[in-house]
Formats: sequence, C-alpha cells, structure tokens
Amino acid sequence: MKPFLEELIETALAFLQQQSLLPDNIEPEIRIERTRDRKHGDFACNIAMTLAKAARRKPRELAEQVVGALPESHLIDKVEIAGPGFINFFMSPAAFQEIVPVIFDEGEGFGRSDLGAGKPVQVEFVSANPTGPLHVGHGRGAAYGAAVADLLAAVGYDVHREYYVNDAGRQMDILAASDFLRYLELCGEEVTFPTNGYQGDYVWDIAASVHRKLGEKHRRDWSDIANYLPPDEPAGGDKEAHIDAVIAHSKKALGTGNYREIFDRGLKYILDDIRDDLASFGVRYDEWFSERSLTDTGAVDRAIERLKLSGHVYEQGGAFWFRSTDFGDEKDRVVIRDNGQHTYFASDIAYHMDKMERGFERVIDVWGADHHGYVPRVKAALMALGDEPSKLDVLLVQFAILYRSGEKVQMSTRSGEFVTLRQLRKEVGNDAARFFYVMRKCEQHLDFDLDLAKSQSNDNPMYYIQYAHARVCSVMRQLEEKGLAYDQEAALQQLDRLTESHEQALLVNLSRYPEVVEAAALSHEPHVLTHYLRELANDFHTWYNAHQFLVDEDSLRNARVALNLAVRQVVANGLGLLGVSAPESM
RNA sequence: GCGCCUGUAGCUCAGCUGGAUAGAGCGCUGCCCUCCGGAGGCAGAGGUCAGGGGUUCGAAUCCCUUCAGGCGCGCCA
Repeated sequence: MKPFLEELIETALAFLQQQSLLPDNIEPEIRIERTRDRKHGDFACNIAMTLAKAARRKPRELAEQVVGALPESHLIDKVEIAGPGFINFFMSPAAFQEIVPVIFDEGEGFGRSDLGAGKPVQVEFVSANPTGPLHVGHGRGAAYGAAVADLLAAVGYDVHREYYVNDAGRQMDILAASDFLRYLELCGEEVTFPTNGYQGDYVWDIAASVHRKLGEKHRRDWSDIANYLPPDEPAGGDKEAHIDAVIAHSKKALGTGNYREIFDRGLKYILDDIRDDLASFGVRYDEWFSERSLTDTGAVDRAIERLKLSGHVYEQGGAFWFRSTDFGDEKDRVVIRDNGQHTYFASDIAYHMDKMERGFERVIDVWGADHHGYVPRVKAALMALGDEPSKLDVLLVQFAILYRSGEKVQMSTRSGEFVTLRQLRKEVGNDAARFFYVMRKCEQHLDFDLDLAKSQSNDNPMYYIQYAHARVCSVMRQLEEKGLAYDQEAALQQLDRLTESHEQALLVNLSRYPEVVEAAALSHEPHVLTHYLRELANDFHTWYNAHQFLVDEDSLRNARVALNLAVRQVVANGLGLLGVSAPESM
C-alpha cells in the first residue's frame, strides 16, 4: 500500500513540475509513513515540508497543491492536510480488506520478499570455544543469530550460516590436558588437578570415553608430568604458568600423536554436544568452519604475507606487528609472536579474508559484547587487505541475566558453575527460550525472567501469541463441530462485512506484516517482530472477546472466519521466523 | 586514564533512522461484566525522555559536555 501511495505522490509532483509550480531539478525522496494516531488517518507524507525550501513556498501551501494534483483512487476516502504540512491519507475499508486474499494466496510465503535479490550474505554466530557446553550467554547469540539469518533469508538474501570453531590455541590445550589428567585419575593415578584446568563434569565424561575406548593405552605415571612443575596458585605460584607447564609435560609424556588423539577426542566430544544442543534448539548451520584449517591451508600465512607486502606489518622485539593504527585502531597488534606462533588475531584476519574471498556481499558477525574491542582491529585488517570494511557488520550481543523469583541467578564460569543452554531449554522450553532471547535488541542487556517464560498466562508474551494461534484453530474446530459451513470463495467477496473497529484494526496490522519483516531483517533486529506479534495477538484477542465469529448469518460468518484464518497464517509465519512453534492447541 | 554500549512511567521495554499531544505490557485506582478456551471490558493516575548546552521549521532521536551503570583495553583465545 505504501508503494501505491508513493506512486500517487510522484504523479502529483510530476504534474506540479509540468505546471512549473515546482523546480525541475529536485530529487524528491518520497516517504510514506504509517501514522501513530488514527486522527491522522492511515498514512502520512511529509513531502511538502521537505520540499518547501526548494519550492520556496510554505509547507501547507505546497501540500494544498500536491493534494490538488493527486489522482483519484477508490482506495482513498479522503486526504487531509494537518499540522505543519503533513498530507494525511484516510484509506477506505476496502483498501485493507485486500490483504486477506493476498495472505491466502501467498500462505507461508506471505511477508517474504525478494528484496535481497539472492545476494550472498554470511551470518556467523555462536562460535563458542569448544571447551565446554554452551551456556545461557551463548544461547542468546544462537537465538539472535538464527533469527537474523532467517529474517534475511525471508527477504530474499542467500544466507550462509556459519560457526567458527576455535579448534586451535591455548584454551583447547588446556581442555586436552584436563581430559588427560582426568583420564589418568580414572586409570588410578593420584593426580593434583590444576586450578586453571576445566573442572566441569563433562571433562570426566570425555576422560571416561577415552578410557572406555582405549583402556590404559595412554596411562603415564603422574610423576612423569608432575616433576619440575612450577607451583600452582594454592602453592603460591602462578596458575597460568602452572597449566602451561602441565600442557607441555603432557605433550612430552604422550608424544605428539597420542596427545593429538586425546585432544581430538575431547574436541569431537564437545563439538558433537554443541551441535546436538543447537540442533535441538532449532538452530542449523551450513558450515562449521575450523580455525585449524586456516593454518593447514596456509591461509594465515597468506594473509600475513599480503599485509607484509602492502607494508602494513613490521617487526619489533622479535614479533611481527600489524600497523592497525593506520586504520583507526588504538594500538598496533601482534600477529606473530616472538616464539613464531601466530596469534588468534592472525587467524581472525585470515578468516575474514577468507569470508571476503568467498564473495559475500555482506558479512555479519554475532559476537558477545565483551569482544567489542576487536571490532576496530578486524575492520582495520579488512581495510589493509583492500576490502570494504562496511561489508562487515558486527552485532554485539549483551549478556543475558537470568532471574528466578525476582532474584538474579548467580553464574560464574569458574569451576563449572554456570547455567547451560541445555538446562535453560529444559526448564522453560525451546519456544520460550528462542522468543525471550530475541525480545530485546542485541545491545540491550537482557533480563530473562524464568518464571515469566514458564508461566501459562497472558503476561507471558510468547504464550499470549501462541494462544492466539491456538484460539484460531479452536474456532475452526468448533466450526466443524457445530456443522457450520465456511465458503472461502464466497468469503472473499464478503469481506466488506468486516466493519467493526476491531476488524479494521486487525486488517491494518495484517497489512503491516511484510513491512515489519523487512524492517526487522534490514536492521538485524528481530525484536521488532516480537513486538509486532504481541500487538497482533492483542488485536486478535480483543476482537475475539468482543465478537462471536460463528454467527448464523453466512456472509458475516464467512468474512470473520476468513479474517480468523488470515490471522492464523500471519502469526504462524511470524513465529516461524523466530524459530517458535505455532501450536494448534495448548 | 582511554574506548564502546546503556540511561524513556513504579517494573520490563518500544519509539518505524529528525516529525504531529512520547507509547505498550505488567503493576496501581475506580466502575462494569462473567459469554467460542483459563477471564474480559471501559475509564483513570503515573514522564524534567539521566542533567546541561548546541544544530533547525521541528530533537527521546544528530553534535558537544557532565553524571551514573555495564563491558573492554595481553606477544590469551
């Protein structure tokens, strides 16, 4: 409907130009907006205000002329000029009734568009270190990234969903060493477990699976490893130095091949667990991209080489530094340490170089907000590589804080005392988790009210929306039970029976849905959709409470059942984009 | 100390990228109702948009600044 009105305005402006009432050299940007207040009609246009200066006329005067030049349309009841020069359109009821057959025709496709024209977009999200199960913080990234990806797909982008697996680096070594030590304990060794090792129960599970599969193949004397270890923290030492030595001694005691075997078993175990967790959460990926592969394929070396050749890398103190300050970063960053190892950042440069080489029109990274300091350096790297940094959008997702009975749920990643995503899903269900996670824009801290998420009441927005869907289905069941007929062909000719204000409001909101999906997708803000669905459900329940659908009169019943079905379709479509089910009964 | 994010009703949050009298849900107050699915309907109170400057026809929205909270400032990942 917006494009239709834009066309009318355009026609009017062209006419005014023809009459020399407007200069020819203007480039008017016509924007039609939904009004906030019914008194202002259904749509408003501020073109008279924006063009007033160029036309050298008062906004209201110009508005008069624009309105005078508007072509007639049966979809418009009246046009008013109001306030400082707004042109307000009052649409006829018929204009909004038209949405019902459109919804029926397009079905599940209603709200989708080809705006993105199949352009390739990558969404990388979660990408948690495979050193333990996903926790509730990762859950928000998962729900958020999945929703953004699905929204972009809905408006016609070719979306590639990717998980970056940090299968290299020190954290993974710590996990491997932790697995190994637990394994030794299972073998009967008396082990002093390092403070900085991974303490979670899953480490025991990994160790047990290794023990089950390989028996005592990798058993070593604890003293082989414990000898000459620098003291751990409780003994007054440095826990970091201690764990590094534990890793080194473990590697030495096992030999590279055996160490790698334990390392890979731990990695696989956790990655399988994460995959399973996310799949159960309705979050699917097109690709699991291995960080290690970047080293193996030489991508990291190639990236650094490119930076060296273009003069953006220099050597200092035995290390190689990327001169990111040339591109707006606060300080230069090491890419190769003095021990010859490349840094995590070097992998990240290579990874983003690879993303660009794969030809994505747009790359979206969903990161935890604690990584915000990395944005400037990654963008700097893209610039240095000659890529367009604006192609990269980093969505920084703030942490979610759980509340139970009004109290903050305490969480700490130390000693494995955190709430896992799996626990949360079990407690509140997948639907509520997916919905609550995306209810707030990403940069907003999320207060996740567990009691509300679980509650079967209208206070729970997710429940309220699902309930609307279930109610529609219930009406359809009763239609059948009562032996009443519904003739959709006829109904589409009888939509003019939808004269109640509640029905008008519903029709208007149904017609908004494609705009909402588009806005949510382009701004990467799924919360826009959750708010919309809440409003739509509210309109539906209000209507439901005020009127009988299953009336005796055929034409009115047909029209109302048709509207009912249109609501069901839109609610189901909207929930579907958020990964939330639309139950027929609850 | 520097950088990023946040600050809107009692609470949790919207506010369509500068528009009209700043909205919703919950909570609160009063009245009505109890009908397809757990209740609902109507009305009302509640705001210095953190404070202060600036930009312009017009600012919650853009710029500067102060305050408060969160996060980040490794040759860790």
